[in-house]
Amino acid sequence: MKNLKLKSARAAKDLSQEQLADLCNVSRQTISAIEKGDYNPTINLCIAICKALGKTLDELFWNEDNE
Amino acid sequence: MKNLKLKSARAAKDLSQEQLADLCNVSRQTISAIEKGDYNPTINLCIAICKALGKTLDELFWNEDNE
DNA sequence: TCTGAATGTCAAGTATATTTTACAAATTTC
DNA sequence: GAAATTTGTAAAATATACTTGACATTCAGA
Repeated sequence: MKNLKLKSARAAKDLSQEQLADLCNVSRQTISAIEKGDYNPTINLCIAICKALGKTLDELFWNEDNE
Repeated sequence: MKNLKLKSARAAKDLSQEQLADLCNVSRQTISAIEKGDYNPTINLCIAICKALGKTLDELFWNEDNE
């Protein structure tokens, strides 16, 4: 399932996948895969992404479906 | 760094590490390691733990230090 | 005390997250 | 419309999350 919250939060900051990847110290492909979905990143990477985008875990990685 | 939020949330539900592990379909050692800290679980496991304990990601895995 | 349940921890193996390299398609910019 | 940037994707290699099995320690209850 695509992570559209992440994709739009990145767009709101006007960052390319590669720029976000650099901020998080991961490869561009990793960011691409996370946005694409069907991927299972580590919590530390999720936190790094949140910090780079000024969001929290719940805002980017929590689905109402989960509750 | 120890995850005391997780440890106390589990205690509040009166679950052993092994019981929580079963609910999340992981081994007891994995839960133990996460509570102990210096561990980097995947987001899917974090979500499974949150669901089992009735908490959200921010409540169990977000540190104010991160913000 | 003794027993059993819960936890900490370690070593070796397996599964999978992430990287690297690479190419094509789509999008933007001039 | 060509050039540069961004994105999707794939295969092979590497790093690391997670499992299994095992043993020691702690602590509550009989």
